[in-house]
Amino acid sequence: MHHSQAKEMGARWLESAGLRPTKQRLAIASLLVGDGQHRHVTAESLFEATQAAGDKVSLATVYNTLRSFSEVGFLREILVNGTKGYFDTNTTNHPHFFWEDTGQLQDAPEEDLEIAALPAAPKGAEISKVDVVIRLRSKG
Amino acid sequence: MHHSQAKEMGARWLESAGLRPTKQRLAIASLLVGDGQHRHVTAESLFEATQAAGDKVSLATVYNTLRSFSEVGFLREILVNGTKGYFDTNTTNHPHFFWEDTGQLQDAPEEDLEIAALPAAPKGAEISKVDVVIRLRSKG
DNA sequence: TTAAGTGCAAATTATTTGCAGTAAG
DNA sequence: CTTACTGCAAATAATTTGCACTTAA
Repeated sequence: MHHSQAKEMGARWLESAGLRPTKQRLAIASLLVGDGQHRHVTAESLFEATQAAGDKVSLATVYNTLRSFSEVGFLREILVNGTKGYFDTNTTNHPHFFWEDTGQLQDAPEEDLEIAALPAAPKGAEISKVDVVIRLRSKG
Repeated sequence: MHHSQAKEMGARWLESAGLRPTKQRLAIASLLVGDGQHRHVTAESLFEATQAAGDKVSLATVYNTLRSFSEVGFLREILVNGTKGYFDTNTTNHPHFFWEDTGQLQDAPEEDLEIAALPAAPKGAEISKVDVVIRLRSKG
């Protein structure tokens, strides 16, 4: 079900989201979900990946694309540190590990998190999402 | 137990943390915990508060002070949006509501959150803290 | 052929830093 | 006296934006 994203994620997928399947977007999309794996990227890391792949995409377009993809629900922004924006190809509510020293972000095993009770949204509001970030520091 | 902070939070408290009790820090400390209430502030909102109170504190010093206070464990930084840093006078692990439209941050009732199971830290690491942010969007 | 997308460079926003002056121990 | 702190202004970092050019429909 999530694997299908990798296949859908071509011209067709982009069109269905109202986005033109440009060369740049297709290149980025393939880097993000080309192999069906989930990824955590920053604008900078993704930009470097495009360069390593030999794709010509400007940093500005990487930023624009990350934003567009997030707006149409293809990516989810994770807020772990005030300075850099991280984006996750897994858009479901799931916990993250964040290594405070290296700045690395990774999924935490979702099945090990059990929220037995959650504060209800105040009236007039609804929950848009719940972020659980487990911050780690190296031991020893 | 938390109320006592307000009283402690004077020259004595600052000294015990290795910080000189300067006029600026005392002014900021009193704005933060002067009445024993917990607060969520940004550098900007705190700076405005000092001005409203008639205290002469520069914005740079507000930033420096927020950082020092966080380092000695008097404040806790909460990461809710990529652009602005929020600081909480309540330094315990507790959930937050974040209003996506207004950017307001507030405590969620801690007793309504029950984490029955939490992913264990990978080996070589230990959990420094767990952030739970419940993002809200206005309904209607 | 026209509306959307790209890319550069300049602008913005939040924050940090260098350093000369000021104040606390 | 000596070292930490303050405040300005300049520097930095991440991201956004204006606008001329290009590309997809």
